[in-house]
Amino acid sequence: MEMRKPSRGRPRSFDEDAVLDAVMRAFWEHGYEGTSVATLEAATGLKAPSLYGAFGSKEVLYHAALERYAREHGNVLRPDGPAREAISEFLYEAADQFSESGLPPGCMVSTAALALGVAQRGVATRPATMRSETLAGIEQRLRTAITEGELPAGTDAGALARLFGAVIQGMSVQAIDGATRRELRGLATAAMAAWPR
Amino acid sequence: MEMRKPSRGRPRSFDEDAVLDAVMRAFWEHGYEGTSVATLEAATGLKAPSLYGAFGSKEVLYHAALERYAREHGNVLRPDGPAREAISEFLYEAADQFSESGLPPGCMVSTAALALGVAQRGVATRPATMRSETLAGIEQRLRTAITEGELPAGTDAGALARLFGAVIQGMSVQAIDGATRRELRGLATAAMAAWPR
DNA sequence: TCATTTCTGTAGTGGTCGCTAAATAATGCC
DNA sequence: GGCATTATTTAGCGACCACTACAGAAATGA
Repeated sequence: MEMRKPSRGRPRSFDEDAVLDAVMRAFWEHGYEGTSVATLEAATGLKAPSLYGAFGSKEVLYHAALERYAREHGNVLRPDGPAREAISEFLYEAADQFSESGLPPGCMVSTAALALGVAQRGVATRPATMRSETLAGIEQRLRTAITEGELPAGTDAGALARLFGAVIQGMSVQAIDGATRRELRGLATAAMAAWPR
Repeated sequence: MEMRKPSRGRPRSFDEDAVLDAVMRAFWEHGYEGTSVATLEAATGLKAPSLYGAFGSKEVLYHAALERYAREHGNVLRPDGPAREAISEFLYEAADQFSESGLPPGCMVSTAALALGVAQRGVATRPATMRSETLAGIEQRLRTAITEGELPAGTDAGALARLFGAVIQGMSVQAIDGATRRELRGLATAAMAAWPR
């Protein structure tokens, strides 16, 4: 990681981690284009030059916020135990996380940067890559379950992974639209009925 | 609808329908905030005063584009026959529509206006309402299927409707991320396995 | 022909966008 | 204390935002 060298010069007047948390929430709630630097100033209490001095640009700030989101609020597929339980747990955790009070609804990655102006096209690639990595992770987990006999040999792991990924993405949309935790959990329950038997 | 009164005055130099189609595609691909009036000028070949004279503002133009999308590219649940076939057909049609070449990927409604700046908050309500109407339509169709005995009496129609809605929304996300028609159809197939038995 | 009506193009409006130069403030090193 | 270094504040940069006043152009009605 980065070294924290400077004991020389004027010290930072803010906690970089707390600032990044506020930035993350702003981007999470209003997206990349919907969050202006003025918004970030209001959310952090800092002025633009401090933000730029500490991070560099709105775009790297967004990427830093994305990484922080993945680290602090990201959901991971439990690698051990039956795949069915891992997926089920994954969906229920998503239902809970997407409806956590005190945080923006939905998922910062699942429904991020789906429509941007041409000038900001590049911003969308990182969230899109994260989504495809999630799909790939689910698919791999299902493939292992097939070779271990937990799933039938003919199971279409790719399609099933896309299904559970779509469920997560749809839960994010519906959470933003105001779905309750109870409703999202019910959705997760209904989705698990698609598990091959 | 609107009357076409004026035979007086200079006539329009453009086909309003063709212009609205171009506007719809621009908003569909780049979203509300990602589409500037300059973008719309380029997409339509018109100058701003013509657009404003014919429609009024960027926001009503967006709403007009949404209505056109629903009318021209919208997907409806077939009201007759078995509910299972209606839902299945609905999903496969979505898979095809979201991956139609020559049109922007994904659905203009399913993943629209999920993150906007505070000043544009109001723009999101119409797409959100359209999504909730779709969910309500699916749920009603499932309730009917329950009373007619096609589905078990204990079926949670609301949760199942949210599931199929989430599948549509997730297919839109994945189409935007580059999923092929074949992959989206496989997703639809996997989703139908959640149909209660 | 001429007045009226409506549309189009030019050329802007004030406001906000992301970003930064320059001055000032706060620290460590000598 | 003096100097180098780094951070913050003030003020403002050019570019773009959605939108529009105004003048000219193109139609109809008299």
